[in-house]
Amino acid sequence: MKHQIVIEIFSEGLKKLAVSDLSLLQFETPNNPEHGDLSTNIAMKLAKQLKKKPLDIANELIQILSFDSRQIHSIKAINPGFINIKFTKQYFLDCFKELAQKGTEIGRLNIGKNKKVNIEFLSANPTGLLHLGHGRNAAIGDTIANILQWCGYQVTREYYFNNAGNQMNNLAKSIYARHRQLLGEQDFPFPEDGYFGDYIKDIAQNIIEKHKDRFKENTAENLNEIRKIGEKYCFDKIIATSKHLGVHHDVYFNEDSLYSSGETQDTIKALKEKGLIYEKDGASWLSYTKLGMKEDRVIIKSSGEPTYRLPDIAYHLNKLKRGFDIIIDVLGSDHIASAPDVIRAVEALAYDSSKIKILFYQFVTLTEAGEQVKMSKRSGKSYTLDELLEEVGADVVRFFLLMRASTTHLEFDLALAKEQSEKNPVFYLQYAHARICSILANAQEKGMEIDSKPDYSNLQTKEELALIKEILNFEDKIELAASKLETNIVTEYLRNLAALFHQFYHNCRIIDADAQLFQARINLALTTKNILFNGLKILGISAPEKM
RNA sequence: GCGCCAGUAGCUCAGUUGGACAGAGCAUCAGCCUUCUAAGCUGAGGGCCACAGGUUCGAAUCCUGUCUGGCGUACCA
Repeated sequence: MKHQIVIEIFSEGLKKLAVSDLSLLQFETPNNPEHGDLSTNIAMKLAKQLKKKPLDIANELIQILSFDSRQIHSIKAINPGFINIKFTKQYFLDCFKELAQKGTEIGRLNIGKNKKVNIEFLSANPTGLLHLGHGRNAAIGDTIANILQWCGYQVTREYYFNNAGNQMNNLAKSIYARHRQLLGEQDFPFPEDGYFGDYIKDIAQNIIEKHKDRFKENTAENLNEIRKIGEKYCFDKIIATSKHLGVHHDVYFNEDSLYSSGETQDTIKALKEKGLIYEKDGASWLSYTKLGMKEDRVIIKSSGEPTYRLPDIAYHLNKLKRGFDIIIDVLGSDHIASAPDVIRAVEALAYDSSKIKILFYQFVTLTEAGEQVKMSKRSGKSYTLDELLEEVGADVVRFFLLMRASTTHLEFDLALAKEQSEKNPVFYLQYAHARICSILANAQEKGMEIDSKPDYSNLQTKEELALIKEILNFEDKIELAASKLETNIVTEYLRNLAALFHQFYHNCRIIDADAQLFQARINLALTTKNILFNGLKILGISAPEKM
């Protein structure tokens, strides 16, 4: 809650103290409830400037504040200079009443003001199947997109891929080798740095079933056909897995289009015009030292092929030219070092790099009963994302991937994920939702009508009030999640909300309360349900009505 | 070596951008179902916030150094 009235009261008071700079004025919710509902440290911050003791300033300030005692119960100054504000119960009830009226639209914001956001995530090349690391990328990207949409941004979800180059040739060679092996030459050599996963054998098997030995000859043409088949197989699987995880993209952007459109050429040209390109050892170098960085980097290899930097820079220019106000890249921590290469180059070409935000996430480790499970693509002994989704379900996978801050390593506990019981945190939220649905169904069955404008002053218990206060925080939490691009703010909030609901449920009867109280409580439950539903929807997790 | 991220209860993690006695889940122990879903609730124990300095009214949070783990340090992407 923004508590606008408090800001106004204090702004007035500070003016009377001849303090004009209001930027220091901040409020926070104390973690100790004895310190009230809201507190400010403004007196401490003004101490130096006014050359007075903080507590004296605080006392002076609260003397001249004027406020409505129907809304504010008390404003007190306390050692060493905090000012604590306590609202009346009526104030919270009024705020709640207003918020509850939003119904199923509760929590929706318009801070985005239709600004255009491009969020690029997943972006796995079609050389293999997705694993848990991709899952974290996809879950974060999709959920951040949901949050921003919910906040009124116009969001485009983009997938950037490369279906040319070394990696793809490697895929083709790997499939080719397996297919020769399957055709009877068991000792046909497998490329040393090839893809060892079982899916390569599946692709080879498919080829033989469909085409027999048509591609047996080791020709460039056949290898190209095999490459195409492999690419399609991988892409189909990737998209199917994404869908299973509840993830979709609006735009699939092929790196190759940057070459055919001439954008990579334009980029090189522009960099040359800025005097940032020079030749050395047969390669073209980008002079990052001129841009304040430590080392220059190759941008076109001596073979004539560009390094990843060129298309990456061109791609970001492309996104900027498409008119997005905010461009978000969701990247694994292994890209941290190379990201500035793109940013600096974009700046050098006089584009606004502040529009680009890079969301890095740390790696995922998969553990089972304390033991780490390998999931590398190369070893072949990997746990694919698909297998995981099959085994524990999309809701659990998504929740586990979203419940940690992106800056921390995520430990995915397979044993806990498999647990279909109260130990599993995702069920806790869903259970609260299902419980409320059940109460609503019972009330309906008994023919009880719900009055959407009840008298909330019937709500008296501490459980009711605690639940109401947390409900009032929903919009702030969504806004915070949107500004920090962190999904765990939402999961944490919903967990806490669910806990407060369960406590309310245990201490306050709803259906057998008397008529007035029933109306107030059923509306409180209904509003909680709306938030749980919207929150879970933002997370891309189902909100079951029965469990 | 250098850069980035992390180090908080036995385990997994929060910690409101510097606030007032450091929180939650799991695990452990003790309670609560003839009443709207017990996938729930109540209570207990468990901490030198890696370590050492510094900045200030005030530090888990900011600065410096040390230690530990992860990632990176390409004419791979």
